[in-house]
Amino acid sequence: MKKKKTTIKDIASVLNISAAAVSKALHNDSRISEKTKIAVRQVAENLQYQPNHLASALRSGKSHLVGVIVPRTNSNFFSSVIQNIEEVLNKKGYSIIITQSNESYQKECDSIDTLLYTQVDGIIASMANETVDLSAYEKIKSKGIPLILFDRGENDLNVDYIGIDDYNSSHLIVEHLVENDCKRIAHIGGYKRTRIFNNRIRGYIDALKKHHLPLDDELLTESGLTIEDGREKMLELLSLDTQPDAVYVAGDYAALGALQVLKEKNIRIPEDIALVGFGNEPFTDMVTPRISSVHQHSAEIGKQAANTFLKYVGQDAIDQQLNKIILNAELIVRDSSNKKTSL
Amino acid sequence: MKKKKTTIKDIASVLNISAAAVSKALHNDSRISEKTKIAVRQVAENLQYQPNHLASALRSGKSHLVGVIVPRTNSNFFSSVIQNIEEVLNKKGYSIIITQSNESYQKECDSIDTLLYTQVDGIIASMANETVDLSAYEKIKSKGIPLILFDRGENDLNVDYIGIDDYNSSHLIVEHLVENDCKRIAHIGGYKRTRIFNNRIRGYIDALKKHHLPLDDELLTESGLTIEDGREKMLELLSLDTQPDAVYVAGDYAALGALQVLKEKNIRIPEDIALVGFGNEPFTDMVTPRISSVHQHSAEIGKQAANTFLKYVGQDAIDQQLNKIILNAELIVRDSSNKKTSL
DNA sequence: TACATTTGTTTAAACGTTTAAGCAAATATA
DNA sequence: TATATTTGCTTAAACGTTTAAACAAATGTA
Repeated sequence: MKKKKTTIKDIASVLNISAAAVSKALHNDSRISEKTKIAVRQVAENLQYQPNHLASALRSGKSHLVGVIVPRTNSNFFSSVIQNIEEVLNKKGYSIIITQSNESYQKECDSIDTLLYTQVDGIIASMANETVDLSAYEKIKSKGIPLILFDRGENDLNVDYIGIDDYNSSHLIVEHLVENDCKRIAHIGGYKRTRIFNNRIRGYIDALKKHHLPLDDELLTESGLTIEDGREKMLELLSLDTQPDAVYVAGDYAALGALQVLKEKNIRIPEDIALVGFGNEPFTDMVTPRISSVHQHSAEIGKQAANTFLKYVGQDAIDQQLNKIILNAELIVRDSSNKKTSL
Repeated sequence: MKKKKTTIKDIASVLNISAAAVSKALHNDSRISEKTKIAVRQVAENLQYQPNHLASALRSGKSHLVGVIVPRTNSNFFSSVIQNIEEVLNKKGYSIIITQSNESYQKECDSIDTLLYTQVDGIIASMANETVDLSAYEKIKSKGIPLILFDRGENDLNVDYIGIDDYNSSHLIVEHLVENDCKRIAHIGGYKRTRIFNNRIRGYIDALKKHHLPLDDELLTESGLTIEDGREKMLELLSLDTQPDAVYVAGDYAALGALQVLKEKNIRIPEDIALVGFGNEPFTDMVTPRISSVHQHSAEIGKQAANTFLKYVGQDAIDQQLNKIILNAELIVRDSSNKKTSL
């Protein structure tokens, strides 16, 4: 019953050559004759030889495994990024190990330990909301393996980063709302300690200034951007003495919560209050009214992240710098903020 | 710059004992004195020793890696299953490698090869829609590593399977629709060659018979269950001489497509046509009207799949049988099919 | 006291590769 | 022809563990 696996030695003994020759033949070494190579490939085929990854990884010091850490996989953004990372890396002979932090710092640390223990050749990560202590990530760097961050990054780590221009996205949104005659624009933002949300907030503030709109403290809130957070913050905004006429939400799930509240209160969207989300999750195009949102080029981010990792392979001294690739995000205008066509 | 990793030998030489003793101490072998164990642990800590997974995996023949193959990760069902698999397995010292088949048979074969090459200790998979040829899966079995299927399975492989009772779910749905005075129930189904969809179709047919409802060929369709498929099939149903008064769609994405068409045509839901989906994707609760759907107990499926794998660890002769764990699904009734409260 | 058992360790081989170094034969160079 | 270079392979060590076998010392047994 016990299946004996064919090894390089089995092939060698069939052909009466050394195991080393077989190894080289399989790697198409120039010092092996074409005749031998053909014979080796033939026998390998016959014996259903499957190289043992562990052995070669151990010997060569390269596992050909890349760890990917994301807050969760069930958002369209992350799953699309992952899919593209995988696509690019598979072509180069790498497999990826995906772990989810569930936005928990502790789980993130565990993931990092697991990945290091598994001897991955690199780690591509998007940080958990909770994470402020960077020591776990410093540990990755200290092991000398490349660390690539995307979406949720941190300048202080001085590594490669791929993301979108959050600051500018806020400008796009505010400009769009201004064009739709909105005069009092609120922002349901993420926590300022997370860089991307901070950038969105800064962009929101600067864009308001640029358009000479009132910058009112009560119009600017921070939260974890869950559906429930969206509902709560929207209710708060509605209870103000002067309600906003537009709400820019820094995440689609929270935008959905806000939308639910508006519908429950029979507030017309976008006529009474215009709504814009962020992330372009598929459901923004499915609900009524459809929610305007920002497309983050997830596919492109995934590809760039993978390619950035590949840049480092073969390099023995990894010397990473803060190197940011910032993609332009795209505002997808839908019913929830488009007064012009909806009238 | 080059980081030299601490090995078991480094610890050994510090303490002037053999590497074997260190290994045993770290594994809490009963033949090592408590004194030595403490010393070893201390030095390991000081030198920041991280065991080399590759080496131990190679030597012991156990990689402590489990492969997971899913059609895609960006559905709530699969990502929840994965999350629970990971949770259970991590606790037992296993990491998971996730690969997506994208419903493609070719990609699935590649994934299997990659996983086998990576020397995973087991594979947990949900088959691609396209897959009919089982040889790639037979290959897994022939390597003597456990194969656990969930959701999309196949009896002929004679391995463990975890899924919900699709046949009975159809009964639940039809009964619910009958209770809501529906007399002409259509089914937008998946491809019959996929077992779960076949079961849903059989359940639909038998339930109709049971309630003495007309079983009309034109009311029963097959497709890939994408949003677009849902739209298309719904349009077909609407063009019939006698339209249905209820539509049971075997997947939520297709149900969403159907919903869009109904809304575009100003057909009242559920009064004119009641709608039920399958999978309980989060968006079913977000759209208007909210779509009734079947909750598949993804978390439970994930846990059971992981535990089923764990059952096999330590066993040297893996002898798998067709062993099905069938969970009861739950119908979540929402606006799209609930005439009673919506009136 | 003599022998058996237990305790705590060492030795050495093994897992399946890769790769540096070596070497003989074939071919090129002068 | 003598020497240098290239070609095609072999040898042997290494990667960092685990583990079977061996063994010395300590302890127990009769």
